[in-house]
Amino acid sequence: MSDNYHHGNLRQALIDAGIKIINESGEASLSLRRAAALCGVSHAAPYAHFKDKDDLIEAIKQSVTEQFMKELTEAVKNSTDAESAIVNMGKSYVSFFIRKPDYFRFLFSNRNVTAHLRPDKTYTEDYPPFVLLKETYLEYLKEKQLQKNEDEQEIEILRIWACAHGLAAIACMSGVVTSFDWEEKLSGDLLLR
Amino acid sequence: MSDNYHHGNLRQALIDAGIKIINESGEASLSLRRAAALCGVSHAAPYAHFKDKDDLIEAIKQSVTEQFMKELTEAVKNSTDAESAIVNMGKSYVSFFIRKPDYFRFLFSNRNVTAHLRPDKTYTEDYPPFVLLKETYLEYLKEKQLQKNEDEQEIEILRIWACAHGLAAIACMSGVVTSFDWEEKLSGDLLLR
DNA sequence: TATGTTATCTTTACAATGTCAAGATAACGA
DNA sequence: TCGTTATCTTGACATTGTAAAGATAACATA
Repeated sequence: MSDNYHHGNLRQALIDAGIKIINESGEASLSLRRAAALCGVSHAAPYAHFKDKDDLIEAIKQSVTEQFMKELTEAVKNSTDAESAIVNMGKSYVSFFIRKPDYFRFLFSNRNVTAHLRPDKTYTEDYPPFVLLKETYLEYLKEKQLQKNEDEQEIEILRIWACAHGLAAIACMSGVVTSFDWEEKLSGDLLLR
Repeated sequence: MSDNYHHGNLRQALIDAGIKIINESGEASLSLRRAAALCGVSHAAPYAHFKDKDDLIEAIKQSVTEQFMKELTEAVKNSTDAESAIVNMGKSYVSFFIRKPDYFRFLFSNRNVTAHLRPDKTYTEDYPPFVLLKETYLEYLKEKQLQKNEDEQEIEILRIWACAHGLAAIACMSGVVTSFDWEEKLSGDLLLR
């Protein structure tokens, strides 16, 4: 490949640039032109790889979600039993976003989605982190030999999920992110009763 | 007042216009110029009342939060005891944002806050809805004659809050907002154990 | 009442951005 | 080797936030 034309892998480079911008200056300053500049290409080059800005944002979201999912999976794998796996997953959930509060705002801001038009996959049944929690929870029921009907299961899963997400939200959006020992709180019976 | 100059109460009109835009087309299409146009003034007129766009957004947030707070207070007032007040508050919390999902995205998107620079008051100790929950919770402890140390109290309040907020998030951001009976779920022991 | 002050609004201008169109360049297959 | 196609550049335009300068009206004060 030459030096000017054909960057090599501009698509991935733009995603990485976008992530870098978000980490350094927040989503507000994420622009197609800045990402392009960071990659050393002209301002319209991204349009060869992304339909529009939202399309790039969607790709970045997917990439960040993969990072996120990796940590959650790791947390489950490093647990000895399903019960602690759930707690550890919750810890990882909050911990991930405490370390990267800009990711939280970015992932869950939905700045571009009018919702009526295009609800993204976040939170729905196919959302990988949610699937992981469901599997782990069923494993937990089996381990403890607990019998629950589907309605009870759904409520419990929702409660755990909402709790973890809500705590992450509080942690990320409040000014007290660092002055609060989330790890300790989560190791209590905050998630699982 | 004349017909062209001196709108009368442009500041409030701009806030109302902003809310209208958010409700009709989402936060993405909220612009100073559009709000100004809706008020029938020139595009730079808002600068007599707001420092910049963020300043208007902050004012809108405050206005929406007041609406929100009103419903929460109402829910508490209409309850016979503190325990049901907590549950009803949670119901109202989720219900409010299910009816106005754009408000949820708007209030908690933090599109403009770099967090390091200016964490807004949301979620902090002075946040009125949070204060209301704390008061109600203490009332609940008194009613039930329960003894809990401050740490236990904090955890429980956080759990309730996170749960309500997390459920609202799930409800607002997923595509299944309407196909799920949140009211019923919340009346179960989702919030209070 | 007259006048100076100030708040409010308009006009003009500029930079940043998203996006499109037309063209240039290079990779690649036939 | 040559045509096709993906990739990238250049140029242009509309939208937006925002600043500067000036116009207008409300208002206080003498």
